[in-house]
Amino acid sequence: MSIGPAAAPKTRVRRTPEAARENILAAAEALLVEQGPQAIKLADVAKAAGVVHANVIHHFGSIAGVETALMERMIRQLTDKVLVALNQPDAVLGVGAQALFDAFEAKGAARLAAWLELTGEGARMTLVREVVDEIVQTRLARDSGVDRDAAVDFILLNIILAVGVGLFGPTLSALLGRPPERARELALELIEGRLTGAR
Amino acid sequence: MSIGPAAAPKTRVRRTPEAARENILAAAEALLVEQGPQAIKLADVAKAAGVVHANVIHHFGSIAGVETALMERMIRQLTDKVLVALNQPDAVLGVGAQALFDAFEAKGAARLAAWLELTGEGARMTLVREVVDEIVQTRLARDSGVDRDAAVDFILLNIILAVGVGLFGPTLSALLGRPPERARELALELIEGRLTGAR
DNA sequence: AGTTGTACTGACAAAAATGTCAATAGGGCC
DNA sequence: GGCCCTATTGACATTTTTGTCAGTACAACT
Repeated sequence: MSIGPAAAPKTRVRRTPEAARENILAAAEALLVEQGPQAIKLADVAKAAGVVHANVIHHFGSIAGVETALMERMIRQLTDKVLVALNQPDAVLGVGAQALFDAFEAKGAARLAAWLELTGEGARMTLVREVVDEIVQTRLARDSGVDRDAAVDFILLNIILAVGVGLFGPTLSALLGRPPERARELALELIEGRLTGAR
Repeated sequence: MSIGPAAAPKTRVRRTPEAARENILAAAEALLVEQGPQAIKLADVAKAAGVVHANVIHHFGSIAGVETALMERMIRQLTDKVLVALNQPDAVLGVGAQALFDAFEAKGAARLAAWLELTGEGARMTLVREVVDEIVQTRLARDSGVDRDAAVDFILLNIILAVGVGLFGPTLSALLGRPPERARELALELIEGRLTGAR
């Protein structure tokens, strides 16, 4: 069909292996967050990343490889975020709870959790456990008045509520005729209320 | 390979269309709850239902047909459950909240919600909205002291917390070294605390 | 410039999942 | 009994998704 001069030599983007993996995982993450786990197909991830699907296989071996790498990456990002927020020297209990809530309420984090739970990979969140342990340790060392179990209980509730809001907050709020941020506001009130010793 | 007498005439189970659909949807629901949305494949649903996959197509037209029928069925079951629990004449506000919480905390309901949200079908929960509206109406008629928005706010929080517990309660509790029911207990305490006018 | 390692690609192959169709058989009805 | 309707099935066909492989092009090193 083509007549003109010889086809131009094809120019390629050549990344370092790390950059290539990063690029692909970022594309996969976007798909996960925007369209759900079902959308993580070889061809779609490749197209979103701007490469050919054989290239995805080259870097991850298989689609399952992409999935587990993505899980690990997102879990690491989440724990990093939590640790950074909590290690700020002025992080008193209340502020720390906010940070924890914020981290888990983020859309990506919430959907990661749902993904892990629905696919039976919930055990993969061990890293989160370590972070929580670290938080508790810090708290106990700083403020000897708190009981360890109570602290863990509080964090447990905090995380569940945060993920619930991150997952369903906007949709459910809208469904019930309230502004999209309403669920978040209410949840924070609830957390703070409990914190300030409401009972 | 076989030698003996001629093969026995194949006996079939022949159901009414309604029973056949019901049978298939029940199998699909079990798959959804136990293995997640990814497990809803034509062949797997058929095997679990004890029929051939062509039969599934016959009754639902396509796999997408099975999915939407399952969504509708589960939503209907959920709303029915809520309504029944709430229409008991002695359902005061506290008991009603318990019933609401229980309905949404059930594993199937929680996973249904996650499924709908992740696949972008969150809008399908309109039926839930109608139920909530009905609840609010009833409440307002019975107890003129409550403000409509406050009631909706409370229900919103209640549902999100319940679904969060239903989805992540057992896994997260175990992950943090607590008994599997711990998250549920804490959440109920929280709900009750708010109910009894903690703030 | 030549050599080398490997990220990258296109084309092909295999597997998995979905859908089509003619034929079979169960159950109600005459 | 014979007839009709259709739920059910097995075999085939199509589409989607995943994976293989030989060759190409980019960058680093000599």
